[in-house]
Amino acid sequence: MRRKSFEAMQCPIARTLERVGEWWSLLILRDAMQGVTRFDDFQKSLDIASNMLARRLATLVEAGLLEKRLYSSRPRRFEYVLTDQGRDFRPILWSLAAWGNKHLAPEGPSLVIADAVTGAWADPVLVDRESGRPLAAPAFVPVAGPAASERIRARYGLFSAHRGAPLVPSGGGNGQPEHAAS
Amino acid sequence: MRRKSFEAMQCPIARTLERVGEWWSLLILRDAMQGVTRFDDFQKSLDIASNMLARRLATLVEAGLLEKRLYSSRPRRFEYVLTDQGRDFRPILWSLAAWGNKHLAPEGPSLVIADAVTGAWADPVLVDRESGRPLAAPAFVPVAGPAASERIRARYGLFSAHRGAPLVPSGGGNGQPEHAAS
DNA sequence: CAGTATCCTGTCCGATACTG
DNA sequence: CAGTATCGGACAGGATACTG
Repeated sequence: MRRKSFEAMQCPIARTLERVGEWWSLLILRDAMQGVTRFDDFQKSLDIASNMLARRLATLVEAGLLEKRLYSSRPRRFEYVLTDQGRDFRPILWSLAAWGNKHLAPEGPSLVIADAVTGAWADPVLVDRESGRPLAAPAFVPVAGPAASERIRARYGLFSAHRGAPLVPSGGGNGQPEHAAS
Repeated sequence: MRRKSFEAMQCPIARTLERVGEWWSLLILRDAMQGVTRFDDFQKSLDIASNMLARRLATLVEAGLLEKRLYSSRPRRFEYVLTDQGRDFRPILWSLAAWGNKHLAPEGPSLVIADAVTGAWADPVLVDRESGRPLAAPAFVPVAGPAASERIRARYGLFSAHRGAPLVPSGGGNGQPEHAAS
């Protein structure tokens, strides 16, 4: 991506997109989660041009989401398996799927997350691990972390220098606009 | 995106990417969540070329994630506010942020999700709304939904025609490979 | 089966200039 | 302030051919 080098590099969202922002990358990861490991299987599953697949796989390997592993040396063959980093991407994919099911599937979902034993469909929600409370506004807000740049601090408040610090979001950037803007 | 029309259109992940797959789109949504609504504010915040911003905003409006609203008619001015659909994107953005914080921020997070009152950092996990169980493999698996195509059914098992149907994932595509592949 | 090499097209994105 | 118009570069993605 050319898009300059980027203010946004500071933002963890932007950084993540930097790694997997390409369209195919996420679909490759999706298949990898399903246990696909071989070049040919990816290609058949995705119906992607072989050169593109090679490029995306290389990118994902370089980004540390996949690991290229020799599984046969007589004819030299590699497989591509998820790293821990890659496996951690699962909730993102499932969140995307949940959103798609909710908003883009009037005919009903074509892919759901289900309990592997009972088969009951899950309803994905993002919560805080400790308290179990849903991560929704306005109860939760994004705030600048310790490594934040000036720019991010300006936009996301200044009160979270460390875990547990009290937070009064009405300070820095635009806390809860809708009125007092510009 | 040219990428043909797509087998993947069936997949809710691919469909979602179809809407917001462009790099800037997610960053625009990120800012919109923070309360940014005006063209100029987006531009300053993102440091994006104005023509690109206009295009991305138009795309997001068309996709139904943002709503273009006239807020002044003397000089004709619009603001861009999140729709419900757009607001629903929050967990995805926060999941991306969580991943970035975990894997791409050795110096510590620059953006965290915090309790708006106490300031305590949240640790985002995706769980099932009803049971509260973390949505992780292998307890949960993606399965074909009622609207699934043949292709998806082949890949994701055939046992979830309706909510609560028992699921034995070792049937259709590649249930739990690692060995019995190709 | 698992790719590499080459060429082409579309478009994302950036830069700049211009308008009410 | 809120955009539109136009231009050019870089690269994602596609098609095809070729290798061990």
